[in-house]
Amino acid sequence: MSMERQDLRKAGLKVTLPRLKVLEILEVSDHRHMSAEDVYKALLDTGEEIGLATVYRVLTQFEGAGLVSRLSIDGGHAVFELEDGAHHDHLLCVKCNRIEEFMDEVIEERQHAIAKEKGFQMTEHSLYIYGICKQCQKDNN
Amino acid sequence: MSMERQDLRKAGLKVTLPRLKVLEILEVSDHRHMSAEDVYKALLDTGEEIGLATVYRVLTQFEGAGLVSRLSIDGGHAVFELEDGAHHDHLLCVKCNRIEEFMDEVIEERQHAIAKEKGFQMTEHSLYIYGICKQCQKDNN
DNA sequence: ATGTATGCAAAACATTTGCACCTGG
DNA sequence: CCAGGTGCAAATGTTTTGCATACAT
Repeated sequence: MSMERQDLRKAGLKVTLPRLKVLEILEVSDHRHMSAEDVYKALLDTGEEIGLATVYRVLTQFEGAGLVSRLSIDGGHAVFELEDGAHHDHLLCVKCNRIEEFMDEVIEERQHAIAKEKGFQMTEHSLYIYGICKQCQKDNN
Repeated sequence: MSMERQDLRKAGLKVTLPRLKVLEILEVSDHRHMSAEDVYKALLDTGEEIGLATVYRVLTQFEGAGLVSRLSIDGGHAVFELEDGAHHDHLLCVKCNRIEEFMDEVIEERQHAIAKEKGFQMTEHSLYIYGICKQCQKDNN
């Protein structure tokens, strides 16, 4: 019994082929961050006949179950990543769309302090740093 | 000659009625943060016959001209605010959608430091803190 | 068996665009 | 006058949904 099956059961989700396959794609893909469309294409590449609507549904369920996190890049385009339990924020390359992760305790603390100052009971936060990655600076593209 | 006319000319934009009206709405509205739809409805309320497509075009031009900034809230919904030259980030109430602003030097510095560490030439960043505002905690809604 | 999940096509949503007409300078 | 701006409707891109069928337990 593979780990993935247990993950799904634990999440209260029936173990179905589309769910297993989507999970597998997320695990084996070279890219840690994938859009629903990316996952859909990857499934087609492996010969799976799974509808795009199902990919969206499955990813949304996975998000609810805490198996993946959804990032909202520049308004109107979401990408998903396998949840590893460790909170982190993202750096995005505006040229090649590479996504890197980071975590900074100082920023985390300041955010809590600011919410408190403003009388907000903080629920979450989203931080994206945009820039040109090392590779793209070198390639000058 | 009103201030708004000069703003538009300085931005290289012809002074047209739709542009003046949109700018006026942004200036006189109770809400500092408005979506294109909000602006459109406010225009209708004042009896102006301006198309939604034009509102989008005008707001996008204003953004390009530096007259307004566009915020991308939770992926797939943009709001605009008059640009006042002072950079700031946002706190959003998940209950009542109130938007508050803040600016934290420590966070700004850390972001630059992180980009540098990762070899990124930082172009911009977006930071949103979500939570429940003081009023909504009191009202318990 | 039976309640869920899936596939497909259509709907929804925010935003953009093509094009004929109108307007500001 | 004429480049640029506008209104309308249609197109866009992403995500969601309705419904009949298929599947997991």
